[in-house]
Amino acid sequence: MMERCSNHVKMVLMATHTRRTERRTDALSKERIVEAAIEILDAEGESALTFRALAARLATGAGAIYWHVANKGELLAAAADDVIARVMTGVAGGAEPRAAIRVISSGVFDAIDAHPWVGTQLSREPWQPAIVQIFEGVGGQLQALGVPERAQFDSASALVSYILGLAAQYAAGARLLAPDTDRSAFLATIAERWMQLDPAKYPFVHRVATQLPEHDDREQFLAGIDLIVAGMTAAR
Amino acid sequence: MMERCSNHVKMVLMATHTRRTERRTDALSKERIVEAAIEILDAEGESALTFRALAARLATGAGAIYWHVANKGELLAAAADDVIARVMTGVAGGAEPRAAIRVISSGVFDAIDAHPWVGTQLSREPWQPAIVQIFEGVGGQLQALGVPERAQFDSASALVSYILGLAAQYAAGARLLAPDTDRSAFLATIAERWMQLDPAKYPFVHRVATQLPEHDDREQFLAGIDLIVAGMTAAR
DNA sequence: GGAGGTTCTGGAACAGCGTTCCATCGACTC
DNA sequence: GAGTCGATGGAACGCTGTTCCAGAACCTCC
Repeated sequence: MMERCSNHVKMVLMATHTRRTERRTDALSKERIVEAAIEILDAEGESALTFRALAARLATGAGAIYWHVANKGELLAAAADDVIARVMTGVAGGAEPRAAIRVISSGVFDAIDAHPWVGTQLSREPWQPAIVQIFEGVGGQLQALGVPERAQFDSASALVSYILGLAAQYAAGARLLAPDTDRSAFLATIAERWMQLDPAKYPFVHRVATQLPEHDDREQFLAGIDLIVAGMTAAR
Repeated sequence: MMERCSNHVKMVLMATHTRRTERRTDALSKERIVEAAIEILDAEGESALTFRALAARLATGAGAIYWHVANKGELLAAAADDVIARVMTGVAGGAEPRAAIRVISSGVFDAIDAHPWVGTQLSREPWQPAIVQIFEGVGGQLQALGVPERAQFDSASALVSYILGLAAQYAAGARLLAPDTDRSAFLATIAERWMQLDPAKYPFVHRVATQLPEHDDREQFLAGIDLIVAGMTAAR
């Protein structure tokens, strides 16, 4: 048969053989591969995740990895899904909806803060499982928030788009930020560049440039969430 | 000297030599390169833009391009800036702020709709000129909207993050969408996949799945803008 | 109008990537 | 033991962004 991997095929194979007895204790598996990928991503950044580096860390060859994972996109999606799933299970139910949305949002933010590559991945493939999890998490609160049925789809989409947008922004910042320099110095550089723009063409940018270095990303992110939630309940 | 390109160095050189007289009518220039890049991106998509393809179209070598452009990132940023600049100059001033924000937003949406690669690029590098233009465009309306001084930075950031998030989402959709299939069929596929999720774990996703194929991206995007603007004016 | 320097060109070469291919291994069934 | 088949690992392929450099095109000054 020699079929190359796809989850569906794998499932069928496992089903016919009653149950997979693990062949060796050090056997490769999608879980072990994803785990190793996350370790590389966290330790050395997005650009360090190559199939060669991954193979070296797992003491195997690139071909073996492709038996378990279809391609790099699937690997990254699985890694991001893994991180987001941990965030979403950490969110307990039963809270007041406004608070629940804040908890989910800040959980996602903190996850991206800790693993910037997740931000890149989320904005690269919007229909991956990780996004659906977030969509469900915030969408499930809207009924309790009093958002009319007809507006719930648009509202949840707006929240998710906002989260995605910030995810991309933050991840991009982390990508070009040297690992040792701190963020406020980096933002000061951006602010300086803003100051050098033509004040006639960019009056607003000039006005807020001073606020850029001293602002708190996390607070600004949550302020945006509050803004959108306020809009949802106001436009009753 | 043989200095390799950077805008700053170029400027200095030009200044010392009073004025560059164009050497040949078919001379290479950053403008011509960006123009050719946009043509390739529009006609064949993001993956078709390679330095080899670009060199072939310009009937030159890859090395010549690098004299005018530092790297591929700068090329993409310049291309996106070009498109967004056309959008922003098309927006006349003097309108009611709420309407002006809608005009800017839908202008950006339409640009990404026509050039999906712009969406990818905007979310990849959030501090590029194109983003600053959008930031200025929406931020400049907030004073007239009555948003308090202290909240303007957060509000403008929220709007831009939202626009970026949707840009990424839409561009990713266009990326994996075969050029001939239509969008509604594609969305129907996604909706089907949503339907197959566990209804106990994903009740909200199930509920809105039916709305997915028939929804209008542009309208949903503008609904999100209205939501955020409503939030800004409500939280007075 | 040539000399000499600078700007710019084009193509070869390099290192590294994702992916494919395939000989081979290990475990299980007959 | 022979045969089957999931699984392995490493070589090889085609492509990428980028660098390098010999030399053409051009400008300036004598």
